[in-house]
Amino acid sequence: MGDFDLSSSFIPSLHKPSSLLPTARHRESLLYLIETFPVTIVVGQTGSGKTTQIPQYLDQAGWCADGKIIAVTQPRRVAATTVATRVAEEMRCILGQEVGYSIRFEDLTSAATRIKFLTDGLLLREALIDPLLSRYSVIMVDEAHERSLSSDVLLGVLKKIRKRRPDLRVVVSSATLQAEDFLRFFVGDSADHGGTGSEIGGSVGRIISLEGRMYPVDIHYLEQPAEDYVERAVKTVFDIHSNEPDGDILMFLTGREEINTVIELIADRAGSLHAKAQSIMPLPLYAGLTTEQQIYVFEPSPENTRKVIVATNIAEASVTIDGIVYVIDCGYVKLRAYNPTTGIETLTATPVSKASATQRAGRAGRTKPGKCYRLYTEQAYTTLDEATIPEIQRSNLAPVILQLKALGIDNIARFDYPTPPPAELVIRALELLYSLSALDDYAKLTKPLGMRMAELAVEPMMAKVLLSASAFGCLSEMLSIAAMTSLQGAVWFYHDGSKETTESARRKFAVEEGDHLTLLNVYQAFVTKGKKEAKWCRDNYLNFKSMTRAVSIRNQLTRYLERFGVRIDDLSASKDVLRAGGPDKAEQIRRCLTTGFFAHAARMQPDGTFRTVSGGTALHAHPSSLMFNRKADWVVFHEVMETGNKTFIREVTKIEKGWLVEYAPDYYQVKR
DNA sequence: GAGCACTGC
Repeated sequence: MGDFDLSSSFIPSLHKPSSLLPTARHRESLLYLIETFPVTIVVGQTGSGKTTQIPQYLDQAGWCADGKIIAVTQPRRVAATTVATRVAEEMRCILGQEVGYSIRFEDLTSAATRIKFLTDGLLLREALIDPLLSRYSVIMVDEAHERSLSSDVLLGVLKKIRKRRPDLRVVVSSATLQAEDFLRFFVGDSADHGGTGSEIGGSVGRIISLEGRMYPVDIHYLEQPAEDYVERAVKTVFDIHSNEPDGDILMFLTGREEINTVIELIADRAGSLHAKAQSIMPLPLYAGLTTEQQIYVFEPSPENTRKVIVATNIAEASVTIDGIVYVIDCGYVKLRAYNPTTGIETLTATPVSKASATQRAGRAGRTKPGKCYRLYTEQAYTTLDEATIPEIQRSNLAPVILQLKALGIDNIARFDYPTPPPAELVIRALELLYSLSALDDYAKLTKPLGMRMAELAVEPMMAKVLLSASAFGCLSEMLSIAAMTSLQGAVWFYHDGSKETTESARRKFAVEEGDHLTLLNVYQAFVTKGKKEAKWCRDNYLNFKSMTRAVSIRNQLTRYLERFGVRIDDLSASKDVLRAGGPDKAEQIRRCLTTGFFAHAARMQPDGTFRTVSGGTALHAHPSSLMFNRKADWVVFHEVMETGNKTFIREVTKIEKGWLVEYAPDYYQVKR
């Protein structure tokens, strides 16, 4: 490894008896701070035990008296369930009793629950029913440094609630870098500013640091920039393999295509390894794989074999793999961003932030001292941003604004976010919500339409469609379509080398009018012919986990609509649902889609690409779409996304031009 | 003729 420049940094380890965890030494100070100040920022590295221990200390200290609950939010569903299980074990109680969790589709809590783990998105939903979150004495927002859309909004809402609930205690867990920012956020412009000067927190809050437990990780940089990091990554694998002791390798790349390339290259070159040498086993890991395809990375390496896990950013925080000693970091990540001028989302490979690079390196030091090879120079490292731009500054904010309005926060411009989004994003969101009639001329939430749209767990355009559907007599169908589009493309799975079979499997479900009706067909087949079985899915190249999820989503949406008093027409008895309601059922569905997706209308050009009414860039039907190689005139689409140099539309359905003016007269008069 | 990083309600 001669061409790597060696410098070191120490990143602290995991799974120790709880009495030995660093948090235990800080128990009294933690409890004192939380008792004394409304806001406590906890800087706790991996292995500090903050997530599992702090709620137990709080419970023991009496924060659950009078039936109050301690809430701990997590950014991901798995985190909420696994941490709750662990704490229930430590407290020797049955999960769902004193300790429980609540995530979408699963509520394992009871009247006895004192400590509740939940996703941050779900706690925000609870605020719709209980605006002051009055059931909770303490709310701990874990992993706030990840800056997810919902944790940022939650922090803003908690800051507001705090003013009306002096008894509420907020605990924010953060990485070092952002701790002061979070504290300043809670202090800023606050009624009880005050304080003694030197402390930023004043009377509002304090920061407490808990050391983590990890092994040191040596960081190695390239001396010269790599011309091709894919090639360089493969070389590094073999350098490690021939020169370094046992231990598995985790490699960070940006996406599926790159991962497959690297896996092939490693497999090719592994053939020329010494016959007696330890063998090498490359394994892919990215979200698009099915559960069965993912489990291999978690199994211990076979005898005399070194695993090389080639992963996307999924391995940075969402998924933890034991036995990793070496990390190879390409220095890039694919990030989504929303352009408020064009309304187009981009997905682009971007240099990682320093915080991200540190997190990736830390994956090497969980079980013993490790090494991290960065495929860039130390000079390049110094130019990286400190932290990734928060989602709230690069997302379509229509769902966020709708949610805030539903929480009674009318003055969107003055809402206090941890970092405010650009005004253009807010304006674009307000315009869209107005065009969908979710907001009135005074930007007030309309009732019941806007309020119901906020309550439905689908994006505003689809929410509008669902709420129009019974008038078109296609509510049952639209519920299935909404559930299927919520899967965001994860309907089919892709198997290398079997493209043709995948295509022919898909063709079986194809419906001339477009992708939405095709998705409906798939859903119907899964619940009838397929009997909701995994085997049927495999035979048809469908992702079983996704299909099961679609059933749950559909059930949940159905319950919401029933609560709104909308009658669900039952068509479950008919075999051919599309034609069951008469020959124009498909047309009703397409008309209904237009009532929500009129702003996503486009017309096919002679060259086969699409243009919106306002012109703009050429839109290509995504290769996964039925419209990829078919003729069409006017269409509506679910989503538009730019990847590489092309802009793709996904989930495309044929409509009539006249419907646009019929269902969105204001929108289309202005445009022409 | 060619493909979606990752979460969440």
